[in-house]
Amino acid sequence: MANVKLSKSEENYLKSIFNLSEFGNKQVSTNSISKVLNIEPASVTDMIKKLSKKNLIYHEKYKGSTISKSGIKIALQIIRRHRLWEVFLHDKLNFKWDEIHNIAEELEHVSSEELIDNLDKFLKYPKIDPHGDPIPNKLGEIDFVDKISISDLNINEKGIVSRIINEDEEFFSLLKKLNIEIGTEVKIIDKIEYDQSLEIHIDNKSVIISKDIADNIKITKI
Amino acid sequence: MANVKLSKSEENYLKSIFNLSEFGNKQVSTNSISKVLNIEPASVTDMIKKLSKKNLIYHEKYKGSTISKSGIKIALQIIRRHRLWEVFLHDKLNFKWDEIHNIAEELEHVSSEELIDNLDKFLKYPKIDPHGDPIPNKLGEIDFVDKISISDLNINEKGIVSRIINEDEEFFSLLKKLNIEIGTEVKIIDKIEYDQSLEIHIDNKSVIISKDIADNIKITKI
DNA sequence: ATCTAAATTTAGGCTTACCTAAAAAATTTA
DNA sequence: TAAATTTTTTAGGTAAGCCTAAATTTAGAT
Repeated sequence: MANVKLSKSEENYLKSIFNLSEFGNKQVSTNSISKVLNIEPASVTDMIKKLSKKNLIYHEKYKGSTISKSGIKIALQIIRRHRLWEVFLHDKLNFKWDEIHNIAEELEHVSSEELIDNLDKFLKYPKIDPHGDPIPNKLGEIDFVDKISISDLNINEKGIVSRIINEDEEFFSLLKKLNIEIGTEVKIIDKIEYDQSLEIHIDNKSVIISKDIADNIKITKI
Repeated sequence: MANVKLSKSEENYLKSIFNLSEFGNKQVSTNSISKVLNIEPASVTDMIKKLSKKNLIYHEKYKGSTISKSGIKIALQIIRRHRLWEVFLHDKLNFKWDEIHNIAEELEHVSSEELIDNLDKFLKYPKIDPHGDPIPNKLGEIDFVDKISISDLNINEKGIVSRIINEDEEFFSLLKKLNIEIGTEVKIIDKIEYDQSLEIHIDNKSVIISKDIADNIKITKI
């Protein structure tokens, strides 16, 4: 199985399928891919056929797609590139942590293994990116630092924000408005039964965030 | 005239047309574009129409293309990106000077003005790239360091190699074989009337190079 | 269990950026 | 200057990656 060069589109699909699959453990629906990539389901079906033919995913008609071993391997390399570029943009070029995602989204498709290895070395082999996400090494090995979310804390417990899952522009501006970033200390004041939203303290100011928001913010308990 | 985002192909055509035009002063033939880009003339005609419609070049049927003011402006920005990435690859990631061209060829199409400006700052605003080519600044201003070529030297004169014009892989390996790089001292031993090839000394060893090769190696006279 | 709604696929179309073959224009040569 | 050659353009075609509309399959509600 020669390591065929993938197009930018193919790489983006593969990355999304991998992310939706929870490390290859779950079948991924055509609709969910359509949603994260903002591409019509019919087009997704086209690409699924293409990736299946290359044995990067397995597809069962009308059921969903599963990413293959070789698909996972490639996806991890794309994620590695993305996160290394994010470290570069943040640490070396002084971009803010909420400005780096879109640029890294382009840089990750520049395909030179030597480039990435040299970049890795230049950055001193970082383990996590500026959003707190772990960076796979050259072999695709990755630290599973899947921390607990804000919503897993009980009332009066505290945590330090360590990782932001959702990388959408809107989510970043929301966090900015809430004064939340990596390293911010949060304390749970109340859990609202009705919709499971949470009242939390940030800088001693009280705000209420939805369960969905809380789920997207991983923390280290303190 | 809004600054419309160009595709990778459009950028490559524009850059080539600019390079062939000698800073916008010469009309460029369809065939010459075809040759440097390795794309059939018929396809070049297609793209010429596209770029003309965007007023980046002017085209006179069966005569040739001239790059416009706004075309030059964009071409200089693409060249700026290319050369800044080359400096980064060479100075920071420790790539050899003959390995950087192809990677920079991809990186130059990542379109973020802020990225390039921050990269420029990170690299301390370099004036030349590792091949000795001048780097346009943010405004497109560029030092005209168009030095003389080896072939302009007379017998017994010496020079320091300052700039390599041809950036093809083969040309680099030829230079490697000849032990020529930026900074190498060369001395003219003889000029051969027959085909204007030159006998030169490098590290006190004598070699004969064709006029074409000599023209592609710029030097500073010493 | 059937009927409906949602998810998925198929069919047919479009644009970009390329191609080949053939026609047209310009240039060179005799 | 007319014929031959070269250059350029036109015409028609292809693959990738998207689209919409319609058909098909699956899942959910009653």
